[in-house]
Amino acid sequence: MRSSEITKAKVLKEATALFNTKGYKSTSLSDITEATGLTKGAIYRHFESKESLEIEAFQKMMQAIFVTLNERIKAENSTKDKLFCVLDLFKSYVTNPFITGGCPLLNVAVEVDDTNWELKQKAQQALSVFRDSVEKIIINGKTHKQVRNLVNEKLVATVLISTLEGGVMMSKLQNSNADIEIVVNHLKNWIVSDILL
Amino acid sequence: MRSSEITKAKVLKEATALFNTKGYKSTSLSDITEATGLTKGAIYRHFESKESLEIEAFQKMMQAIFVTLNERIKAENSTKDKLFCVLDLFKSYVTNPFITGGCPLLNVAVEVDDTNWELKQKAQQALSVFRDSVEKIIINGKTHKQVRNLVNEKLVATVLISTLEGGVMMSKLQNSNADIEIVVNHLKNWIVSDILL
DNA sequence: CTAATTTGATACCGATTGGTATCTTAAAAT
DNA sequence: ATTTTAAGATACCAATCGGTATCAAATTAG
Repeated sequence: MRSSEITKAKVLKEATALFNTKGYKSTSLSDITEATGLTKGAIYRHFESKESLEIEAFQKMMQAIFVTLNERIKAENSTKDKLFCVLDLFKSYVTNPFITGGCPLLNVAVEVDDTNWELKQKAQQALSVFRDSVEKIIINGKTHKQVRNLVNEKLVATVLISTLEGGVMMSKLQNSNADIEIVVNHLKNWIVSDILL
Repeated sequence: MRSSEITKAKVLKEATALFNTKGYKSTSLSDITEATGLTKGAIYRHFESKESLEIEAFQKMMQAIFVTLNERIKAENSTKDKLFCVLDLFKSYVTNPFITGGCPLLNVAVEVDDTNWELKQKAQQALSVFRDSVEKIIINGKTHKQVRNLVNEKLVATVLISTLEGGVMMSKLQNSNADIEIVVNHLKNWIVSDILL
């Protein structure tokens, strides 16, 4: 790793944490220089604007999540365990925050408006990718006779994601695991009794 | 209504719309002076700081929602219709935005961190009030033999709220009613088949 | 109708915002 | 080892931030 890549990675790492906790607009460049020990000159050598840093940071977080999630999904063989992976990932946003500040997708989706066009687009894409991967689990489950044929994969993905995101929001607001755990438990029961064969 | 109250109400109205669409931190005082046609001097005559304006604006929105919701709940007599009121309220965040920018509770819950202590506290209270009113519907439903005795009202409230909030977030991100409608539909089916007697 | 009070506009404040031009220094390439 | 290239620090920029002191006009009270 070249020394310039080290500093870029450091900026990205600290900016990521700040954006996901304080918010993107609310994080200033001096917050980032303070956290990294670098100067603005150093940061603008690697990122052409704050906006592009925001986008790179968000993309980095989402990619890390998708890579981890895909690994875990692949490691399981039953539809049930694959779906439970997704639920446990969301639980870990609160209980074991491998990323500080909750779900990056939720945070960006709520913060962004139509003036942040590019970031909003990236968030839309991330939601799409996420939704597709859940749907894929259901579809594969059908072909392997583990999921009821009547089950609508689009509905399942939408309900799962919305419930989990809402659960993260509630738990983060209350500084407590209670809500996300209730929600995950309920979804597990739902999957077992209404989705799986 | 005294003339000073008119201007205060105007500030609150415009600030409310801006906060709920652009975000609280991202809305500047000049955004508000521009929207109201007033000056900073006029605004600071009625609000001691931007922070207190933020809090008053949030409180105003939440109170308006709770008043409307309680009216609608009271107007229905069955548990089913009372619960459906809640669902339809969330659907209207997207389909018929009586308040621009989605759910104020979701927006504040996600934007706020531990540095906005007072606003966060207000959001926590609002969530509590909201949760209680859903639980109350369930409990009343039990005493009127309309809800199964085994039903856990805390679980129902948590799952309902989290799913709806997540649905609002998804629909807002996608600029489409699709997700919130899927979610509301699913919750209605769930209520009918698993909650009600 | 007049006097007291309140309201809102003007003009300012220091601090901070994102961003850049410049220059020294450190790392790569030859 | 020397040259070339790239990285990062410094010092600056205009614009904007939230906030305030002051004063004239408008409203209210008597």
